Formats: sequence, C-alpha cells, structure tokens
Amino acid sequence: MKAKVIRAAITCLDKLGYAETSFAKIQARAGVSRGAITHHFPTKQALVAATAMELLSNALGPVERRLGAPAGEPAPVHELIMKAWGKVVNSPGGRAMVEILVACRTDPDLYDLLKDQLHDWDRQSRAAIATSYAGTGPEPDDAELLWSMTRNFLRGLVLHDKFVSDPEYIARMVDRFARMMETQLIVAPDKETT
Amino acid sequence: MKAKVIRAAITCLDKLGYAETSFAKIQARAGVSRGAITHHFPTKQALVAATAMELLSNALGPVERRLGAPAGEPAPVHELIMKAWGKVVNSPGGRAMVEILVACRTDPDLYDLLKDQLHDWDRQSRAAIATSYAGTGPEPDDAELLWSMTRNFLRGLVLHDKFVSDPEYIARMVDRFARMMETQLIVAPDKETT
DNA sequence: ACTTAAAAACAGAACGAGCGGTCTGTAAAG
DNA sequence: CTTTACAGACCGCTCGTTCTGTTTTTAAGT
Repeated sequence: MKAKVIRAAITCLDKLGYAETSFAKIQARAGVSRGAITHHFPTKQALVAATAMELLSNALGPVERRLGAPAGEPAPVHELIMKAWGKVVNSPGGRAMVEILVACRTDPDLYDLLKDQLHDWDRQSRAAIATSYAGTGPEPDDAELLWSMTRNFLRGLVLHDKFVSDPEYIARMVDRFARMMETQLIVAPDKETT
Repeated sequence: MKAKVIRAAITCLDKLGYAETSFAKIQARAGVSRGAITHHFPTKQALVAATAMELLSNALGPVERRLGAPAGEPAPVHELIMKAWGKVVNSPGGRAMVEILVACRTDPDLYDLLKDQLHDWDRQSRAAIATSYAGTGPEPDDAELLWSMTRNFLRGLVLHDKFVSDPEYIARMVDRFARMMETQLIVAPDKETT
C-alpha cells in the first residue's frame, strides 16, 4: 500500500511537478482512498520525504551496483556517466528527485524531514566512488569532488531539455562531459579491487 | 509599476519557490493592489513569463558584457566561470530562474509562453561564447557545447546547497570545475578580438 | 487653449475550485 | 478489546481569476 502510493507520487512529481502534486491526484492515480494515504503519511511533506528516501535508496546508482557485486569491476568512466544519465537522473525517479530537491530549497518543513538523509546519502555516494576511482587533481578527495560535479551537471541537464530544440544536443553534452571527465577521473587508482 | 511587480516576483520565487509564489504574496511584497497586478499580467503564467524574460535579458551574463564592452578582452575561463556562479546563477535572479525552468518542465501554459524566448536565448548565449572562446575538442561548436555544460553544472549546483553540510564544498566544486574547464575551453582561438 | 470622449491604469470586492489537514466511522488483525 | 489499516465526508483557507468601479492619462476636435 505504502509502495503503491509512493509509486504514484513519483509519477505525479515527474509529470506534474511538485506544485501540482496533490493528495487528490496521487489518490486518483494510485487508486486508493484518501484515508489510506493520510493514515500512512499525515502531511504532504511526509509523503514527499518518504518518496525521496525511496528514490535515494534506489539511486545509489551504477557506482554502488558495481561496488556491491563481488564479480564486477568498476565501469569505465564514460560508461558510468552515460548510465548515470540515462538510467538514473533522466528517468521518472530522477526527475521526481529533482522536483523534490527544488522544493527542499524553499520548504523548511520538507527540508527538516530530509536534511539528515540527504547529507548521509551524499556522504555515502562520495565514499562509494572513492573506493573504485581516483581523481588526477592534487586534493586527496578529488574523485569525490569530480563525481559530485558530475551529479550536479546531470541534474542541471534535466532543466535544460526545454531549452534546446534538438534533443540530440543533450546527448552530445553528456558525451562531451563524459569525455572531459575521463581525463580527470580514472578507474582503480592504487587501491585493490580484489 | 510593472518593474516593481517583477522585482517582487523575483524575490518571491527565490525565497518561496514557484509553488508558494502567489498573487497575494507578490502583492504584499510589492505594496501594490491586486488590480494593478492583474491588469498588467492577466494570469500567473504571464507574470512568471515576463519575469523570466526580464531575468534572461539581465543574465546574458559576463560573456556578453565582455563582448559588448569594446575595451574589454575576454575574461580568463576560470574567472568567467567563477563570476557566472557568484554573480549570475547563485544570485536571487539566478535562483528564481531555476525555479521558473523547473516549472516550465511541467506547466504547458508557461512553457508555451517561454518556449521561443528560451530557444532564442540559448542560441544567443552560445553564439556569444563562440566569438571569444574555442574548445579543444574535434567538433566545430565545441566551445558552445562546453559553455552549455558549464551553465547546466552551475544550475544543478543551486539544488546541491541543501545537500552539503559544509558550504565551502560548493566553492571547491566550482573551482575544481573551472580548473577542469580551463583545460578544454580556451580564450580567443584563431579569431581576432580587435 | 479648453472641452470631452475614449482608453489605459489602478483599486478592491467577490467567486468557485481545489488545496492540505482533520475527523468520524468501519473492518480486520493481534 | 485494543490497535492498526483503510474509507470517505468535511472544513477552513488560499488560490487564480473575474468583475465592477474609480482615477489618471491620452488624444482629438474645434
């Protein structure tokens, strides 16, 4: 039940945006009653926060997938970025997450509910990349820095869709970014990936 | 009058977000009557669209500033990016613009009002950078591609503020990105800047 | 230069709709 | 018998929009 509501919420956030996502719309899309929703999620912020946590746990992304799988080696940087775009950021869940992040910026209640989780996730994501990749810059945490940059670029790209007339241009940007990043971020530095 | 309303709208978008920006809030902040607003802007979308156009015209940014000023040479890439972040994207106007872009993604009425202008602005901005900078990649429009990437990165960065515990980390990302971009985007290629 | 008609700019009340949140009621589970 | 899961009516509020006035500006005619 909770899962059904959250799934509907993701679809609504992606298609309608945060502003137009209401209990009524989610209710209709999920095919559940009003009472069912409010029972599990007393406020809109609670619903969105729960949705965000679901999205975050699913979106630790290609990085950790590789890390978790004992057989897998870390993906080449180019492929890693292309997948992060196509499968994670530019997906219903990824776009819903962008809506939530934007809402967080100005909704204090929502931010309070998500603050700790957001920081945790960021730390986790950075730690994950650092285990398999290294940067070429002088700083010891250069890989984390570069990966954070990549995530921010991809998130910004979600907003750019409406800017360009030719959808192909987006793909070219991702590819160019990935090629540039390849010169800075490299696989498996001195650490062993056993 | 129009200008006063738009100024208030920018502040509201920045501080409250698109969802919470209403005629009532703008009215109160601008100190004008309801009738005055609705006379000039019949719908909310019209108001936001007018705000966006104002922001776009002010935000052609450091690139064109340099271009327009007959005395000025193009800024070094690192400085260009640092200024684009601090003065343009990470400012009330820049953050308001992000709110509008996010709203555009899911609001068809607003998108229809802005579609042409957004495409125009994108084309203009890309043309501007191409007159003073060149990319090192194989494509002929590499500079445009790289500058579009930079804008998207900076926009994504607006959402990241709430992610990090240490504000300094944002600054490090901008600096690292600018240093990386310096290796790809260079000033004044074969063209003359008289 | 003065009158006057039309138009634009502003003021603010009023509206129906949809919102988030609450509350009472029912059914199943422990 | 208490607790949890769901159902759905209800409420006050705020939203975007519309409408009716009032003031100011504009422009024309003579």
